[in-house]
Amino acid sequence: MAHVSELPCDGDGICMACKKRPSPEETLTCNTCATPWHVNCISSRPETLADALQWECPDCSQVSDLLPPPRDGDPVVAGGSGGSGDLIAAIRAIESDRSLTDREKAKRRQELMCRGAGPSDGDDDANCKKGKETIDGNNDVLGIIDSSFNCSFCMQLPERPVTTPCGHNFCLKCFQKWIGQGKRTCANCRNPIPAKMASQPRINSALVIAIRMAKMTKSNAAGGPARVYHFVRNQDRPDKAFTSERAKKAGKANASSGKIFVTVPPDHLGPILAENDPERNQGVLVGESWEGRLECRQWGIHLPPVSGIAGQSSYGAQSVVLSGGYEDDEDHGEWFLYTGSGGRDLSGNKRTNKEHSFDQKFEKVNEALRVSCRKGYPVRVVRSNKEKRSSYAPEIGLRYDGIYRIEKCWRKNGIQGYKVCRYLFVRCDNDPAPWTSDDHGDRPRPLPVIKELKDAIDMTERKGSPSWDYDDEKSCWTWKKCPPPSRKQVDDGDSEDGKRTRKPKRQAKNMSVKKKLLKEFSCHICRKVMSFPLTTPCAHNFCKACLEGAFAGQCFMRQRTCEGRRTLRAQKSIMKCPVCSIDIADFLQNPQVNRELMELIESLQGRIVEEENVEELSEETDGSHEKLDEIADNIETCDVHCEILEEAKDTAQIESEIWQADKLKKASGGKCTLKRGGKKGRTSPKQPDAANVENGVDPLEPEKADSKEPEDPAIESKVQQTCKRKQYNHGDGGNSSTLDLEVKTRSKRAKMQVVE
DNA sequence: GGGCCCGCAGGG
DNA sequence: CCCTGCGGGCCC
Repeated sequence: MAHVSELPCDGDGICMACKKRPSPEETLTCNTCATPWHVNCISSRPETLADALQWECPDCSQVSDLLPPPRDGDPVVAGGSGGSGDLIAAIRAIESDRSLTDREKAKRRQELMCRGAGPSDGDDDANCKKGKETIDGNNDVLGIIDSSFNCSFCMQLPERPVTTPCGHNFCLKCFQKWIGQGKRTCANCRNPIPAKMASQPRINSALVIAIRMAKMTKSNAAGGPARVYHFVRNQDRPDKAFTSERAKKAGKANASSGKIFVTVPPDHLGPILAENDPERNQGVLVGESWEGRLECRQWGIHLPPVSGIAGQSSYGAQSVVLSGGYEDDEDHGEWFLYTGSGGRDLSGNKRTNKEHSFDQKFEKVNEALRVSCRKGYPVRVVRSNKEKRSSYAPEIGLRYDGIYRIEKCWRKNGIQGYKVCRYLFVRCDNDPAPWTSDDHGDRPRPLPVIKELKDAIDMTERKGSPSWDYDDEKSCWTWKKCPPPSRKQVDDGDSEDGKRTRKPKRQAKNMSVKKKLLKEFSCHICRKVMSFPLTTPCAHNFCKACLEGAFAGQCFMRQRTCEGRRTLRAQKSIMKCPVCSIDIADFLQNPQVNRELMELIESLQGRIVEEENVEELSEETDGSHEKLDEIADNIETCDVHCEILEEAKDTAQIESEIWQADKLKKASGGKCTLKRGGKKGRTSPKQPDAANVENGVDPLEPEKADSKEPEDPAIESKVQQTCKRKQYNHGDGGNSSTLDLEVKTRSKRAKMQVVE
């Protein structure tokens, strides 16, 4: 990703990086996209003249870097979502090949799109397209795509394109109309259309992206880098799901989840933004796809490994997956009808069951969806390839399709005769859907006409304005009302007994200061800056407490018997690296803190604090407590901030204030802050929570202790002291850190005893 | 391809 | 602590 920040020359030949106009000798032209680049401003320069002639710009090389190599046994289908970037690059390559005539180019492109998808009518087809191409004859990619890939019915660029096995493209609607007329041959070449294609046409996502790319290339005539990587699969994940000792089956059938990469709490509503993505700093983008549910979970988009709905009945729903699990579902892309969960007999150790045997009710996750409907909360939507009836489902894996809102919900008699909960989801995302070639996101649209509403019972419609709505001034979808305060911590890493800590925590309001530290020195378990770092033989880093906690004690897990009762059985400790699953049992016998790493982290933290301190004080003439408090917040872990706030009586009000303050701060470019009302300190100091300490998340525990002081002057002086002292270096015998270490050890022992 | 099985995660 | 669940491997 080193190339992301590199920029080419603009349409006037000015380098967008250094703003100078490079001479022809200093200009390097990309072999794929023909974009000029200033040779002095690129990081990887070709060494020889031959290299220079074959040189690929960062944008083009990134496309191929980011895309996964084709897997063995994968059919090469034009619609395969995996190869879309390759396709674009290939189209560009054909386009830039000056040795080819227009007709030869057309033929190659056609071959490219039909590759592996059945017999092609080759020359006939080229002949058929030839007329159009000579007319357009222009050299931009849009021109090429326009002439080669038009829908044969409407003669326009196909909207929601579907591609027949004979390699012809049509709009989904045109194709469905044709099929609806009873036709079973290609409207273009009269080759037969397979029954499966006729009944279940799938949108050719590769072509969608190619068209959108082409449009971007055209609109970016100035040479700006195209945002290809927006639509690629997230493939360079450093961490994977792992099979525990307990699981009998290999693979992901009964696997444990790998780490969560994003820093949002599990009940986070709405999109996952760049600020919560320390791995890549880009957020989770519409169109990203994953192999399975566990990978999807790791990017925070949809957490439950089996359930299709993530939500809490007293809070709202975070996300849903369309997997075709309920036959009443109806998918129209920008809107769909979703069926609630339940109504099925899961006795006998089943996880799913196609047959309904009782009515669904608005309870549990069904109620969570209804809450989101009433409030107008954003719901993340994932489509799975398991949904066989929808044209909008991906060919493989799962794909994040963006934010939807539930406009109405009701109950109806389902296909199987039992009542089911129904939800009308309508898309409202700032990015275009993966099937549209639009270059903009959704605009508010009228609700579709739903036939089944006439028989609906228990109808719920939103009263009042939605929390997530379109802002006309900013021309985007955004929170128009304060989102509900999260009731969970950002990362509830496992505590020692393998059970999850339930202490409600909230996300830090400002992660930016710690971003670099987090990126470089975060623990793979708690995902926070490491305290007492351990480096495993496989070179992965963890907080000492986190790693030891992950392996301590025995865990008794319940298992369902065939009769539906539970039995208890012991879980062996898992002695594998949580990141790479290499056996680290020996290392765990006597793990040693990585001193060098610890000192590095500490010095970096100290520097950040000092810089921040100077900067903030110079900006703020009165040097108010709020400022110092904020500095402390920034260097503390999220937990502390949450605890302080939770002490306050009116959490909702504080949430609202923080939200407004953040908004204000953002709007004013970080210069302006809103003073928080209510109590900031704890009224009565509490003992640190054992599980919390065990999580070992906090290299800055002295600050944590300090910040619990009730009086503001105390906070001020102590924070200042803290900033200068870097007292958490327990090597220098600082009292506070010694104390913390003792507390840690003590509570750890206590915990171990409890477990035993 | 259908059915069985079952570890995991999380709601309540 | 019990219950639920739009997964996924494997056997037939």
